[in-house]
This record gives sequence, C-alpha cells and structure tokens, in this order.
Amino acid sequence: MVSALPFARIALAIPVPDLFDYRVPAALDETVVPGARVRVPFGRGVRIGYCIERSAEQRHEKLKEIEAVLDDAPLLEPDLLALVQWTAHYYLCSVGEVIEAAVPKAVREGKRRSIRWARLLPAARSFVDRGAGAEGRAKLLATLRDTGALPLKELLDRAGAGDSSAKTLAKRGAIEIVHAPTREFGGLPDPNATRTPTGDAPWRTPPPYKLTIEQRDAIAAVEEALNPSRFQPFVLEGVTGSGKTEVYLHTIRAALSRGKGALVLLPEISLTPQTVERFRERLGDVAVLHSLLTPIERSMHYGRLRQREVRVAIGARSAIFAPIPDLGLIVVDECHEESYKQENAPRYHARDLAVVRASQLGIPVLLGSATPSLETRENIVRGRYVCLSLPKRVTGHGRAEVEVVDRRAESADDGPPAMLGPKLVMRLRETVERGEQALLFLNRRGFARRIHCGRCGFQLLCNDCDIGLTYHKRQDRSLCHYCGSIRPVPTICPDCKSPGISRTLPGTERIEETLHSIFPGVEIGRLDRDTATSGTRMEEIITRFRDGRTQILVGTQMVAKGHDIPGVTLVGVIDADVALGMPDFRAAERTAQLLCQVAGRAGRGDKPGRVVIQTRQPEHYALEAAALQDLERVRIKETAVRKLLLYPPYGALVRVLCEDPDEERAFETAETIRRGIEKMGVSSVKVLGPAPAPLGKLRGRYRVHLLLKAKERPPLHRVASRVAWAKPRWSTTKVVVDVDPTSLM
DNA sequence: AGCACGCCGACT
DNA sequence: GTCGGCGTGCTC
Repeated sequence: MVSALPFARIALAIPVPDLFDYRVPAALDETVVPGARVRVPFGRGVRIGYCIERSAEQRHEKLKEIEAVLDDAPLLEPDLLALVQWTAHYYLCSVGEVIEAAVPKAVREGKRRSIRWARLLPAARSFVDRGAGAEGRAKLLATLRDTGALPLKELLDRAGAGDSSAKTLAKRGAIEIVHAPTREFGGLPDPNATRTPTGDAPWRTPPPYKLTIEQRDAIAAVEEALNPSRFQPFVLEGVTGSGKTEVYLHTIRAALSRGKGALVLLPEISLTPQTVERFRERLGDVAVLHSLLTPIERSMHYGRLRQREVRVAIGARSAIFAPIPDLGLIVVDECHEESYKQENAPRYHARDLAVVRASQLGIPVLLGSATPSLETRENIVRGRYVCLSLPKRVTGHGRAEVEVVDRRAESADDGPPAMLGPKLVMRLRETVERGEQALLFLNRRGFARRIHCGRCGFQLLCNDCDIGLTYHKRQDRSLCHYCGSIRPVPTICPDCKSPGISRTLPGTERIEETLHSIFPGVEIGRLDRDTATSGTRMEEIITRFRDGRTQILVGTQMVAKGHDIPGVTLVGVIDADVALGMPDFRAAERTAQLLCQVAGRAGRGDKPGRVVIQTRQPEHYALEAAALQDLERVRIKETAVRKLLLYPPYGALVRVLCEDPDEERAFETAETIRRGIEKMGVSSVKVLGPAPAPLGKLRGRYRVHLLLKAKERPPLHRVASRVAWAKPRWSTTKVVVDVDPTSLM
C-alpha cells in the first residue's frame, strides 16, 4: 500500500484557477491516482473530472465524495499530466480547460466504442503448433483464416475456444489482438496495414533518392541527441523542396528503432491526404489526428496510441497532447505558422508546447521551416537551439531571380495604376507564350475590398463589425470578411443619393477577371476561400494546375502556404503592401516570410524561376530581405526597435482584450484593469492602452485592449495572472488574457 | 462555464 | 397579477 491520503484534488473544465477537493472513499483509495478520470458530484449535478494529486490537507469545510473512477487505468499518463498543468499555469486557464482541449470529446465522455479484434498475421501461414491445447488453437486459426480479422469475442464464440488460446497464438506471433472500433464504426482501420516498424525499423518503402551531405549531417545531429536521449531543440532550416521531410522520416525511424514513439505536428492546412500518405508509405501505420475526423475516429486513434499499437502520431495543433508512451522525438513542421497558436482558451502555442514537452521528457525536438520566426532565430543566436541548414534544393534548380517593381514609378504618368503593372504583364505574357505557368499572389479575396461613394466618400460598412464590406461579383453582394454577414450593394449612395458607387481595392476575383481580358483563351484558375469551398474543390483546382491545364493561377495565402502546389517559372506578388500595412509590430516580419514563401514556388525542374514583386515601398527592408531570400536581414533590422519597445523576442507580451456590446463598458473595464495593475506597483511591467483594438467592433461587440510588456517574464506573469482571474464588473463584459499573442487585431 | 436565485418592466 | 429579462454569486 503506497499512500492513503484521504483527499484528492480534481480538475474540472471550469474557468476558475483552483482545483476542487474531494474525499476519497475507501473503495476507491487505490484507483484515484493522478491522471484518473473520475465522476464527482458538483453543485446539484455530477461532472467528469481528473485527479491531479492526492492530498493530506483538508482545505475546505465540507467535502463531497468521489463517486466513481471511470477507467481501468489512469487516462492521463504522468508526462501528459505534467504538460497539461504547465500549459494551464503558463496560459492562465484552468487545468480542466486544458484537458478539455487535449483529450478528444468521445474519450472524455467515455464513448469509446472500440473493442478487441483478432487479426491473422503473415506468420500464421508457417505456424507449427505444438503442446497442450493445440486443438482449440487450430479451430481458432481455421475460423480466422476465412475472414482475416474478427472481433475477439465473436471469434472465440464461433471457434468454441477460450481466450487463453487466442492469447497463446498472439504470444507466438500467429495473430495479433488490437483495439479498433466496432463494425458499425468502421471496423479495423486497415486490415492489411503494416504496423509501425520497431526493432530494426526497416523502411516500408525505401527512400526515393540518395541523401545530401547536409541531410545526413542533420540526421546525425538529431540522432546524437536521441541516443542517449537528451533535451535539445533543433531548427531545420530549408526551403520547399530542400528535403526536410526526408530528415523527419529518418530521425523518426531512428527513434522508432530505439523503441520510442514520435510525434509530428503540421499546420492543419498542409495535413492533406498526400502528406499523410507519404508518411504511411515509408513508416507504415501512423495515427492521424485532424479536424475532419469523426469523434469515434479520434477516439480510436487515441486508444491505438495509448495501447502502443501505433507509435507515430501526425496531427495539427492539438496533437501536441497526443498520448504517446515513451515519446522519443517531436517534429514541428512549418514551425513559423501562426495556426499553431490557438485563438480561444486555452490559448496555447503548439510550437512552444512542443519545446516544453521535449524539455520535460528530455528528448530532442525538431522545428522545421524555410522562414523561422524571429523568436526562433533569436533562440539560435543565443545558442539555445541548434540550427541545421539544408541550403540546396534536392530537385536541382537554383534560386529564383527576384524583381521588385516600384508601383509609384509605374503609375507616374497615366492616372490610377492597374493592379497588374506593365512589368508584371510583360513577364506574364512571356511566360504564357512559352507555354509555361505562372502563379499570382494577392492577399485579398473578393472583387473589391472597398465599396464607397465617389462623391461624398460614404463607405459601406458592416453593421456588427468595424470593417468595410467587400464586394463579391459572382454573388453580386457585399459581405463582411469577419462575421460573414451579407448585404445587397446599393446602386445610389444612401447618404448623398448620388449614383456613383465605386468599388475599389481589387481582390483575387477581380484579378481573375482582368487576366481573362488580357489573355483571352488562356485558362485562368483561382484559389481562395471562395473557390476552394471544400477539400475536394481545392484539390480539383490544384490538380488542374499541376496537369498544366490551368496556365495562370491567382490566389491568396493558400497558394503560398502548405498545399502541394508545384513550382512555376513565374511568381507574381500583386501587392506586397497589403501585408506590410497591417497594424502589428510583426507586419514586416510576416511580409518577408510570406514573400519568401511565395517566391519559393518559382523554378521548376531545370527551368529557373522568376519573381516579380509589386510594391510602393521597394526600399523597405522586408522587401529587400525577400528579394535576397535572406530573413536574417529582417532579424538584424528589427532588433533595435523590438529591444527598445520590449517586443518579442526581447520582451514578453500579454494582451488583455475587453469585449462588450456596450462601448463604454468595454473601455471602462480596460481602464479599471489598468488602474488595478498600476496599484500593484510592478514597475518592470509596462502597460499600453486602453486603446480600441484594430478591429474595434466585431460581431456586435466593442473591443478595447491593453498590451502588457516586460523584459522579464515572471513579473509580467504575476500581473497577467491577477487580471485573468479577476471578475469584470459587468456580466456582459468578456476579458480575454492572451499570453504571447500572435495576433493583435 | 452552467445554474439558480433575485429583482424590475410589459404582457395574458 | 406573473413571465422573463439579465445581473450576481457559487460550485470542493
């Protein structure tokens, strides 16, 4: 008997800082252990919670008793329990809230419709039986030979054998027993799937090409941290096509061959069937966790990982909490991607949690990107992260030639500039005439971003949001890109009754139309949220482009990030100033990253690529950096400003957002919070605001924010914690505390 | 977060 | 008269 502490501290999915204490009845004394899922009385109902620790001290008058423990074994292993607690503390939310985000709903609610299946293994063919009980085993095998796989219970019934026969067969390698959903939920995932190889870990299919020296060096560096295992973050820096994935695959295999599991994080957007297939092809069975899974499928993958039936998990943000026993390696691909930051509670950053989880476990973590963030770069400079570079493109072609076009010069003579300037049109024409393909990027969808009166200046705005409506021509309607509300477009100005309604600031829809008129007969494609309405639609558009049917493809972020869009000989950036003009201290960095990413699509096969970037600020360092494909320039340029203003990576940032349908209340709340902070007298924490957020109103709620900055994190965390757990004066006001915000909108 | 209690306005 | 709006407080 280990401990018999009389109480247990339970995490519930309620946004209060404290755990809830309960008395542990004698019957449950041995099963209420940290990580156990329990049912407890709460208020006048019951709830599911998680034991965080046992305790000796009664810190509450009247304690209720735990009603039941809901699983045979604790649901959360010690490693995840530690991660979940760290997350709650750091991001200022309750442990229960983190668990709610970490564990699939169907698992939390115990809806695991998974059963034990028996499946025939190849070894059964050459299986020679001997010893006692051979008869039962033979019957069992014969039954299984007809079907390949059966639910264990059904198999035993049909064969009239006991489950000890099955156990023996499993031990001798003739069959295996795996957890999988019941037949009505899809049965075994793939009866013929190869299990993730362990032991000698042979490739399921061999590598497609010989590794470069840089790849081999990178793999060796990670392997060195794998054996013996130690905490070490690595940054794998390399452009698209430089062979990052091959490094992931080799290092994962190295982890597997040491009996360890591996976790791969990808941005949701690049978690496509092709990517997943690539991992499956080489590694065998992997658990895939993405947003389109049904609850039961999620639950199934969760169970298979927990049972060690699969040793590799691939998933988006929330997969950072995947239950992988003996985790040996974490990979975060495209680690600069902002989609790793969750934009609602718990507002964690999966890339940062990956480093935390690796540190807690004492294992290496591999952060891959062509354009690592300044935070990551700074960690390299400070020697915390080891940088591994893959400079060359495996596929051969060299760096693209980048032309930065000054749109002010182009438009000097004849009136307002066309979105497609003469230089870009010329390059497009050359490309089309050569029968090659071009990719055009504009970070603005719809036909026109601004609908306004040419006479009095009236602009059509959203009723609920502080933003102008965008005209969409195909639907002939205007819509709000934040709340999605739709309105008809007036033909006369509602203000001055003049008939001159203008639609300016062209988006991708408009560009597509213009291209049709400039290049009649040429197939033009468009890839944005309006055309790629589903995964299938998106694949269709990309496939048409890959096949060469589409000659020019226009698109938003979608053409820059993720998605397997092939290289082209011309990449055009229609308006680099869109990203540069964002009201955010990261605007320059983001612009440079984005431009480098689109430019990275230029060059195909042995044909060199050409990039044309249109801008009104050609002298801006973000554009210089993009032209030279050198993000280090951005880091060096930004250093002074960010140091001075205490912005990351030279300071820690917390954003406090106050929302209320009443503007006055939103502002008052922010003001009260500011005064409260000042009263704390923590001089090292600087408070900016209250100020209206850049999106001053969203979905009918006014938004006022504060920005808290500090050179050192601990005092900032203390202040932020006070703010996070204080109750606002009005029940209609929502106060959001965002630690390490990525968006300041 | 839920959920109940409680206190004021406009309906059968 | 009461139905229901949401503002307030509590949950171990």
